[in-house]
Amino acid sequence: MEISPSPSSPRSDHTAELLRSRILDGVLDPGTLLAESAVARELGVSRVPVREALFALEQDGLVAFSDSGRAYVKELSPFDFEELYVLRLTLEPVAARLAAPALRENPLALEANIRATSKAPALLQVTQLDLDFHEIILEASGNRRLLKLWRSIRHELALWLGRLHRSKQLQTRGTRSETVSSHEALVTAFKTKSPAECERLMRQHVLGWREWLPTTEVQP
Amino acid sequence: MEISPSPSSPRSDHTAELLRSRILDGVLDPGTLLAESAVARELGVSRVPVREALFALEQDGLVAFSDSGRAYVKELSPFDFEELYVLRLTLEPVAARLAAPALRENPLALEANIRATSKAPALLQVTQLDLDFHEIILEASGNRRLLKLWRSIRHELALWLGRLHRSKQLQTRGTRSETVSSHEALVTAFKTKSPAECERLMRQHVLGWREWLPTTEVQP
DNA sequence: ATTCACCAAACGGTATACCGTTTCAAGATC
DNA sequence: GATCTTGAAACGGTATACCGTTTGGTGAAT
Repeated sequence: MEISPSPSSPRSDHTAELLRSRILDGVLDPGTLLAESAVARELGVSRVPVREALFALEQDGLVAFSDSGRAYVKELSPFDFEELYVLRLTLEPVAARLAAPALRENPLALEANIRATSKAPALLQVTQLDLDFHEIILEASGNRRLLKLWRSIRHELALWLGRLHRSKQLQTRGTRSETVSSHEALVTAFKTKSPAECERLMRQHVLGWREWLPTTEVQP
Repeated sequence: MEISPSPSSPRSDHTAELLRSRILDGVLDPGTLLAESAVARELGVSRVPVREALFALEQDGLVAFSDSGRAYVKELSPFDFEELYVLRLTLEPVAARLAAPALRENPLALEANIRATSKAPALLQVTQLDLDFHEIILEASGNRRLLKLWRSIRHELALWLGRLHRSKQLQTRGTRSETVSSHEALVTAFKTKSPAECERLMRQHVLGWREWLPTTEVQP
């Protein structure tokens, strides 16, 4: 029996994709009601695929449901961010350790990502490529459930970072070069160090990433 | 705006509940096709709530979809179990550290769980209460996303353990007393030790739990 | 006996329709 | 002016129906 993690659904996939980008791009403000009927009318599809798309987006953490079953664009608080940060700090070092053997064999994807980052025109692309870099590591970990967890966290992080960026609360100075050099250090570690050392370095990397962001002054 | 993690859906919730128990109880064998029409007909509801229930069960890891969109009762391999084990080993020690302050204040739920475990009549109840014990800790961690992750992992673990139990591959001797004493040790730690020490002990606990299970001889 | 072509039944994706509930604002009451 | 009432519109939950695709077996061809 062939198994894939989810069914292929052109309409609902397309709907989810479109809503996802609108949410991440900030076209839809936090708290906006996503009524099935309205979205369906606008996109020219029925409510059924919209409904499925909303469920998918809930899983991504981009949408939340009220008690009455209404879907809203998710509002993220500093408290939410701290939760996400704890998860990163927990999962990513382990992923780095698991991925180390595979990445030692083939670090090409990581290196290509670094080259792309060094040429990225804008801060938003850098943060996007930064998340891509980490996703490559999660993929290389070989743990499908770990990767799935990362993806759901990633969407929420992208949402958080996008909102910070739009409200001009992300510091720009040196971001690209800092990102590139610290990613280069990680790649070197993958190629030459032990998995345990890679784990330790990844932990430091995530800790350092946290320092870049505006303080949220919330106890995790 | 009041937000809850998921919409309340009597029909679809009930359907999911029923299918979940049938899968966990082994009434439905791994690989069994769960056709929307058939399930709907049997339960006397329409396909819509069944569809939603199947999506929910996929998130629990109890159901997988084929490329053509058909839902099947999930088949778990030793490889899957290793993935789950790695996640436990990663998440639970962190949860223990985060939960330590709250559990030091109020360990009543844990202690009640231990009393119930010591009176549990059968092995299957013991393993169920064991998972409950850990879920209490995850709840006390205060990290909602961490708890959500644990719940999805928990369902898959329960599925795995249930299948082992039915195929008589779980050792029974001493399970209850071992579980009780090791949980008691954890509660003592929560009441008297530092969060960091609780984290370390939880890690040992999960490592020890792994030893109880039949070896799967698969590299994680 | 094996493989291939074919077809009918079954299934999933989606559209539409119905119904009870929730929502929210206009109007009534204090 | 603030609060409560109320009713129409909007919304979500669900049932039913239509359609193209997948599936699994039957019979033909080799």
